[in-house]
Amino acid sequence: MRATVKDVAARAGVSPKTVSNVVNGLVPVSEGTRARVEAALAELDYVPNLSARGLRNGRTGVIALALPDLATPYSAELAHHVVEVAHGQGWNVQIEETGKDPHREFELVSRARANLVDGLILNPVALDESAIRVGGNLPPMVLLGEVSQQRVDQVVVDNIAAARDMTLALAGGGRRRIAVLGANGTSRSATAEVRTRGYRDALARLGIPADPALEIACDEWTPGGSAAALRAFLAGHELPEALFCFTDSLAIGALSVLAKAGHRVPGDILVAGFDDVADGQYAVPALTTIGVDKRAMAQNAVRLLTERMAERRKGPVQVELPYRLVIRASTGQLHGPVA
Amino acid sequence: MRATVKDVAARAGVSPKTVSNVVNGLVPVSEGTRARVEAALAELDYVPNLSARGLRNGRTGVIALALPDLATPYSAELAHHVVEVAHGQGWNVQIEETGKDPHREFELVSRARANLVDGLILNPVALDESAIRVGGNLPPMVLLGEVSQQRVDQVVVDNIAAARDMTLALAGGGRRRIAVLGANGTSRSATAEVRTRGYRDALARLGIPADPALEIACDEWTPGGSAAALRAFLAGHELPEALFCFTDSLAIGALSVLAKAGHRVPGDILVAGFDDVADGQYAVPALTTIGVDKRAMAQNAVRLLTERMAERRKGPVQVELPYRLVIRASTGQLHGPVA
DNA sequence: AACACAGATTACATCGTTGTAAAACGCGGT
DNA sequence: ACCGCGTTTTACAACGATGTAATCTGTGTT
Repeated sequence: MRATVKDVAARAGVSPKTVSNVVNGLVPVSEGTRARVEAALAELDYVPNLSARGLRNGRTGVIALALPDLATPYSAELAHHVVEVAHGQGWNVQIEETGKDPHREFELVSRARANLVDGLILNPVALDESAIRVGGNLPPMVLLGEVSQQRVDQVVVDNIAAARDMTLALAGGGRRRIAVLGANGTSRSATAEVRTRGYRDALARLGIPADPALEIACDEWTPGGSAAALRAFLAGHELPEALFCFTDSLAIGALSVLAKAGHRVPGDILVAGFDDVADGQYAVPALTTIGVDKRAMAQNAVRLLTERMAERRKGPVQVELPYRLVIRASTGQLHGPVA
Repeated sequence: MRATVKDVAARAGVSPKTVSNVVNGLVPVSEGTRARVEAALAELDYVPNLSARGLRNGRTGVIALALPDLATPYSAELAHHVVEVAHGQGWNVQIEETGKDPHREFELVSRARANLVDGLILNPVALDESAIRVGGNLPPMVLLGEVSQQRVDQVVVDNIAAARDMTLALAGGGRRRIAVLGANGTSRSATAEVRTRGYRDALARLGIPADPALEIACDEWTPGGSAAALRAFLAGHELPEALFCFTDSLAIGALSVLAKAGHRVPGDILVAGFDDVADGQYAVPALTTIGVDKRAMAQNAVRLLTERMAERRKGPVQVELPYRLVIRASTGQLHGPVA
């Protein structure tokens, strides 16, 4: 059986509360008793019961991180940073996968309220309104990503502007047939939506008529889904001059299909991604993409969340992180967005 | 303030215990009271306090998953499956990163008992002896991977045989200069060790003298680390006939370097990986690799762990999963291991 | 009408920790 | 010796849920 404060107290010849005081270090304890208690703690290999502690003071020391799909490199890198940052501050992280099912996001918010977690970092997919619609008291939470939502704290990146800049860059040198890969088909991903909007913005600015056929839908944001979607597209359409994939994973699938079909990148077609995941840098050819400092994202998310949990703040806060165009071989030489 | 069983009980005109009975459904409750209680539950939007429940019955419903580095595609895919399987059975998953620091593994095993966690799935790096040496009572735990360890439950894959088979396959057609990438340098990764052993076994079987120069060390198992290590190697050595990378991530870095250096794969050199991660399939060229059913791995790990937690079993159990050679374009046509 | 009996409901205690408030202690000053 | 004051330590209760065992129903039997 595990030792409790009571056992330690008995062994050290003090009261349970004194043991608690030694463990927590908030209340002063005299030198002598502290030594005795610490010896007892070590001898009995005492480990505090966090359930009891959580019950007593209402906080568990655990935060939840909810992502669509942990197997996606982007999510994985983000999770890695969040876990690292949170651990550094003494928090434990519980992972939840929302699997693109908006209903699960909703469910999570109540899970958070079950006090198993003190707060929630949510990378939403389609929760334009789902999770947030919850009535009165939301748990402390931080939204991650592109969705703009007024009622909660969030760390955002201007996806519209980023997609616009990328499209403009791809259009350099007079290219006009620019396709995107990852547009919304049957599902409604908020990410796909904003990136599509940025793409259209750019076309409008360039005076290029939007061609719906060039917005290649792909609901499954994996290399496999991407490959299938692109193969289907190529079977019925001429090769575009540039292909802007809404994530690096999609781009990696696309590169694979293009290579097998004998199209040269960037000779025959430019390819760009979004997210700047590690594998993109080592793709063949290396992938041009939109980069965001994921470590900073994690740091800000954890900071906002801890501040919120400490109730150090009233109104919701929004932190906007910069993005940057990362030009690599898959587009050849490109110049920044056209003015 | 959040509603408790007490509040619900008052509203429904019953005792707290009856509310608990309705919520848990284990003790029969009459039709009428059940309806009344359920109405009260809904009206007050009752959510059970899991800390209290955990304190009372000693279990939290959370298991920990400890991995070296979540950002690695292999770890990410594995985590994805574990989370999905565990969720399917009503468990929550807490992620821990051991960051290749064996001391953290050790710490986890002891702290597991504190961390609001009922059990632990551990993907060890170098814990040949570290974590397991712990004195008396280990928490319920399952080891994942290649390390063979007698005292705990584990899900293993015969990495020595897999590496041997891959090396033999690469040696088909009379190739003799076969290098590996990912050997142990300063760190001592158990994974690197067993895969190196399999490689050497194969060479011995083929009568090829082992050449230490062809065991390219690389302590950082990322595409970046791999690229750096391979570049350094190529600066001083002739191109080998085949390159067996100890993970797909390493192979992806290698492919990138080879492509930039103008070496054709598989024309000038065969390249193979290990793990069969999603991106490997879409690498250019697609990566030959060792595949393991990660979903099965997760299922077995969770099953062993839940059985262990339920104390349905006494002695430790070992489940061995099969692997398979996945031949893709990066090695051209290969034939199974030479007899 | 009295009684046994199964099923539903309840009071109570408990899990381990810690905040509160009260008690014990030590020590210098008169 | 006694008082007062600041510092340590203690007893007690409470956090919320639930197992245990006792109590209360209502039905069917003699």
